[in-house]
Amino acid sequence: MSEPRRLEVLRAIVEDYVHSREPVGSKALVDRHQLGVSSATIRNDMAVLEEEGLIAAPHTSSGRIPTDKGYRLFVDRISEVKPLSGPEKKAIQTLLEGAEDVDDVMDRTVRLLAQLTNQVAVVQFPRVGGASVRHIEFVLLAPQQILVVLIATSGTVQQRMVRTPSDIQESELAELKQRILSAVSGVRLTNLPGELGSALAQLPAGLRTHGGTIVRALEQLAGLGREDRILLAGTANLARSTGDFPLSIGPILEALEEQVVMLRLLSEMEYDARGISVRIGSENPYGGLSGASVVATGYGPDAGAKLGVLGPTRMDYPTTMAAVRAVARYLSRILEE
Amino acid sequence: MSEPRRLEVLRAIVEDYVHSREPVGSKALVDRHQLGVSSATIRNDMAVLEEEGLIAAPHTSSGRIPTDKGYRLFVDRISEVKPLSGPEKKAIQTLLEGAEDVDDVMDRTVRLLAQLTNQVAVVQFPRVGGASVRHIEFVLLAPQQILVVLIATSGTVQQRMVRTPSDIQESELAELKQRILSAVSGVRLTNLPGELGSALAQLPAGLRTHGGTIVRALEQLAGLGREDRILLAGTANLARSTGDFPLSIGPILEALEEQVVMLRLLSEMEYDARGISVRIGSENPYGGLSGASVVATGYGPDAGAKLGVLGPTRMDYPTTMAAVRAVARYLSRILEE
DNA sequence: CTTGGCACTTGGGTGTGTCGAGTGCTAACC
DNA sequence: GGTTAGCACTCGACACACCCAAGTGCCAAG
Repeated sequence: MSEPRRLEVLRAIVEDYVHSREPVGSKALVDRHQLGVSSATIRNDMAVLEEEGLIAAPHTSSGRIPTDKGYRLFVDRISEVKPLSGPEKKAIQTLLEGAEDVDDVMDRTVRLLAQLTNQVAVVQFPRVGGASVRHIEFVLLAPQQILVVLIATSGTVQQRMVRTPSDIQESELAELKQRILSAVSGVRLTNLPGELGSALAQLPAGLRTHGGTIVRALEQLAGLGREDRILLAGTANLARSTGDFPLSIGPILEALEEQVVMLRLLSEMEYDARGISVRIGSENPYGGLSGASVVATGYGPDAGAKLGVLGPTRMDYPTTMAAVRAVARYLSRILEE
Repeated sequence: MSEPRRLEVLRAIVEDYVHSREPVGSKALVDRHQLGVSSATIRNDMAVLEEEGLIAAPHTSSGRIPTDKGYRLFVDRISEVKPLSGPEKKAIQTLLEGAEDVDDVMDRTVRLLAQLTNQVAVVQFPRVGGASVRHIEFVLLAPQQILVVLIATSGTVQQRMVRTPSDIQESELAELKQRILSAVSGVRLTNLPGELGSALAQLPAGLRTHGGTIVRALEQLAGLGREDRILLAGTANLARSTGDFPLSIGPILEALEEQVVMLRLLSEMEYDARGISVRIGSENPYGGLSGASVVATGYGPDAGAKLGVLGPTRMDYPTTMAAVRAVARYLSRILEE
């Protein structure tokens, strides 16, 4: 009863089950795969696999299906990431290159990923991320109304309208801009609140009032910037695979709609050396997502931003992983330009 | 066989069916409603209603369910919009008043509407609408890179980064801003491209090159502003009512995801004098939405923007209509400030 | 360790019978 | 004419029995 063959059996079970969505038995296994042994031997192997908690039988006497643990082993040790086909690669490239601006790139990416994997695609979109301050601008719209604009090195822009308690002159505003800009230019957004605080303290008393109002707006913008956005596509793919989900798809839709949940999910995944991360079924922290798997990876500079797909536990991991990885790579490349 | 009573019967059928989701028979009807006649009479009425295409029997000998035409009659002539309960009104008000900015108001609105109706809420969000130019700003980020910002009177801000073919000086940029701003200040966004064109023609030759680049960016921003956005919430509510939808919910999710489809849907609805519009089942233009109903109304100035909910044909129209109307009113009021 | 054989389990499909809700119709009634 | 009671009829839903195929577990032999 060799260990390598047992793994081979597990692989065959996973592949067949993913393909047929039906419990797979020993007989069918020897028919479809050249294992070189008889069904009885397979049965012995399966018994061991079941003892190890890698597969399970839904009913006393039916075929076996992989458990979450089984999928985990499959993903970690057995499967090979399938390279995408040439045309697929080509399609990704041309589609993404046709984008007009960053927003458009993201939009196209998420749709592409959904279509490629036939699953729900999620792209975390860090509006400014760990970028730093490139420029700030104050625009006097009315005597007591200022538009505060914060531009990050990542190319994203945040703006906010503020009201001042009293009238403010163009000249005063220009001086404020001068002073604040020199204090925070190049500062990382995460450090911005601190730097703004000391900059405010060094302002002459006359500028303190309006300066405080503006500084507060800037702080909020920096905070907002860290509030990443989530793009979704392909939720309809969930409906197609009804039955794959033990419960209804309701809780999953709920989770998808809550950006906070998805952000936490993506950020909490453990990205290994290969950079691609898989959460299988009950491994997911949020209860509504047991029965679902998430395949994600980082993209962009430092792979700090995440993208991925969500689908049934019974998912074609190799293909999905390949698609996610490929899209992330092309996206990173596009964003570099 | 009086006409008023037949309508009463239809109303009773609709109400019972909406409440129980089961075909309703003559006996049950006389039990639950004080109609003052026997079940046999009701049967006669039902036969007429069926002949008129207002109700139908799923199987030869089962209770009746309303047809789309039946719902239509119900909505148009029978039902009364139920006023919301006091606490509900209060909840709407406090929730919406707590919002921080326009984006936040919209976000809260759509969630609120979804929760209130237990259905999918849709809010069309005109980013600038028919607003006009309040201010423009050009920020020199690098010798060949300019950030173009367009601020509309509606308070929304669009920005875009452009590259110039050659270096540009701060002074040149300031002059451009001066000239272009004076030409387009107060111009409606829809007329912006035209005004920009003549402004460009009047520029001195030296400014023409860079001016052209910037003007093109502004034109795009104005166009972008007209591209309305769609906010969604409560898609999980679709899953709860599986079985209400003849097919799967897949096509509906697809339609919801396609902003273009939803925009057309909302804009094409016929808003009558009451301002509230209902599309029932097969009345929906897009095939995937037969089996679903849409209740929508306008909000904001001129009721030009739309919001509404989407749910199963078997929906509590009076309550839903009341919720949609109430939310639209409160939202309009908030936006006026 | 592998294999063939065999007894055993069980879910799913099918056929039958019963039950109840509901209809349509007719004849009587107001 | 409209309304009612009564009655035969129709189905869908449910329960039950049954069988079949697929599959397992185990044992003894190779």
